[in-house]
Amino acid sequence: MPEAAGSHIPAFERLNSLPVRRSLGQGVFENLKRAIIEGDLPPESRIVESRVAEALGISRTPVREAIHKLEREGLLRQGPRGGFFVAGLSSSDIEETFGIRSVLESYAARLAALRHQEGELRPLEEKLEAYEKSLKRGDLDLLPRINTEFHDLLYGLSRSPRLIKMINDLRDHIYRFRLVILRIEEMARLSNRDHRLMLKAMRERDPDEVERLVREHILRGQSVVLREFDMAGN
Amino acid sequence: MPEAAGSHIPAFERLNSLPVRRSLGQGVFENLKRAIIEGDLPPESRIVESRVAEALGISRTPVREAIHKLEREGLLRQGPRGGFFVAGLSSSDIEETFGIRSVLESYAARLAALRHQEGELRPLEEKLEAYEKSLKRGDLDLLPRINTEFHDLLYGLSRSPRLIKMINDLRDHIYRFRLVILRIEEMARLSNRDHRLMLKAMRERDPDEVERLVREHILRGQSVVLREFDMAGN
DNA sequence: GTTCTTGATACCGGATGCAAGATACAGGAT
DNA sequence: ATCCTGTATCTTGCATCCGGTATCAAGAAC
Repeated sequence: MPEAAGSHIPAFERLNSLPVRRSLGQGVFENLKRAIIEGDLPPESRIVESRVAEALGISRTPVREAIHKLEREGLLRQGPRGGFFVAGLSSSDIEETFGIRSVLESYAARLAALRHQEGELRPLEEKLEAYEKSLKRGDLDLLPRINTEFHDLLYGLSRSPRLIKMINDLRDHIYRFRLVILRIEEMARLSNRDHRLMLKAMRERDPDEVERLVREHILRGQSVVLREFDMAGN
Repeated sequence: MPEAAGSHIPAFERLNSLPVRRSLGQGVFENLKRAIIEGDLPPESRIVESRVAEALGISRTPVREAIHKLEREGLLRQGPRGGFFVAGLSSSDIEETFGIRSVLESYAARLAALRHQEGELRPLEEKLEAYEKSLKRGDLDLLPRINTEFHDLLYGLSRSPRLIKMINDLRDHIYRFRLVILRIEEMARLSNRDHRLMLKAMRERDPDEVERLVREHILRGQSVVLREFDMAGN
């Protein structure tokens, strides 16, 4: 909400910049989630309520909330003797997740091709230009972020919020592994070519072509990640 | 541990048949979930921790656990002023969910066609025969259950547990609405024909055909449900 | 020396207590 | 009559407490 209700009343303007009143539990949830998907909490490491609570200077209650939510989301598993652990990913987990992404995201792209409206492709073009600029400069670190934003914009045009949420949840699970794809400059260039082709097919409203492009785009990512993963001795 | 420590000591044998020690919170979660997806708790009705706790004769703590998990799962939403409500479904929610199901389940079926092994189609055949027997008898009430079991068996052959879980979660969301499909005898017969064709294509390991059949099968369900839903004045 | 028992400790699930914010309502001012 | 406002109640979020169980280690029994 960029234009909040009272934003034009000078005396109250500052109130809008106050931190949003979020529950402690929600904060813990988001923090833990970030820590897990970014790899700060390595797989198989144990999560102990009281430790987390103590570290954050709060009670166990909100920590429990967060842990249970993360368990439902599949980022934590409870060991056979109780106790929660960060869920690790096997090679087949990764393969499975990329496979599911390939059908969900290609479907979202198909819907986007059918449903996008006048002018909505402009932000995609801009993102693409930003990507190419970074690529030319050798700023490979920026690419994952821009890449994700491009795909978010694309899927956003599907106007299917549940689908988008599912896609995002899946991406969170394998966030760490997606990073390696664009660190290979050859892949970064291939990605860019794919994006150009997607945009072209979007303009021509060719759902079959867009669907095919996204599917192959993701499956290429899958093979890169699996190769890296297996080489790392997993 | 299928062979518990004292299972051969007669005096303690009965202890092993005690209900599996499940956490209260998990039980509440499952109960509430059932109540929601079966419509016992109508959409938009408010869920109050203390009420639920009192009704079940337990404290608020496990109820909170359950509520928060249900919220993450999308079956509850919190109102703007706090407080939890049963999430209602709009026409577009239903449309969206069936669309996502069509791609996920057809993908699962494709994998099943590629991966099933010797003799694994037998349970599917039996389920199909049970379905036809009930259909001939006019036992329409039995059909949804048998139908679900058939699809579960089919997708199980995909050997993709995450995919299966996602499919089940989606089905839970629209459980109430799926019921109407098979109450129409014409649809029940069409369904049966679809299942026969799927089984045939599975035997021939024709993934494209299986995928196509499942997709159209689900989209037909979608149109039936949407028609009923809109007629009911939603 | 090996195994069994037993006690200490850590941790989780559940219950309860308490405070802050929201809601509803009643009474009073305009 | 309508709108404001103050109060009582309800509900949630967080903290704390309690009991049960699993883990581990040290000591006892064989």
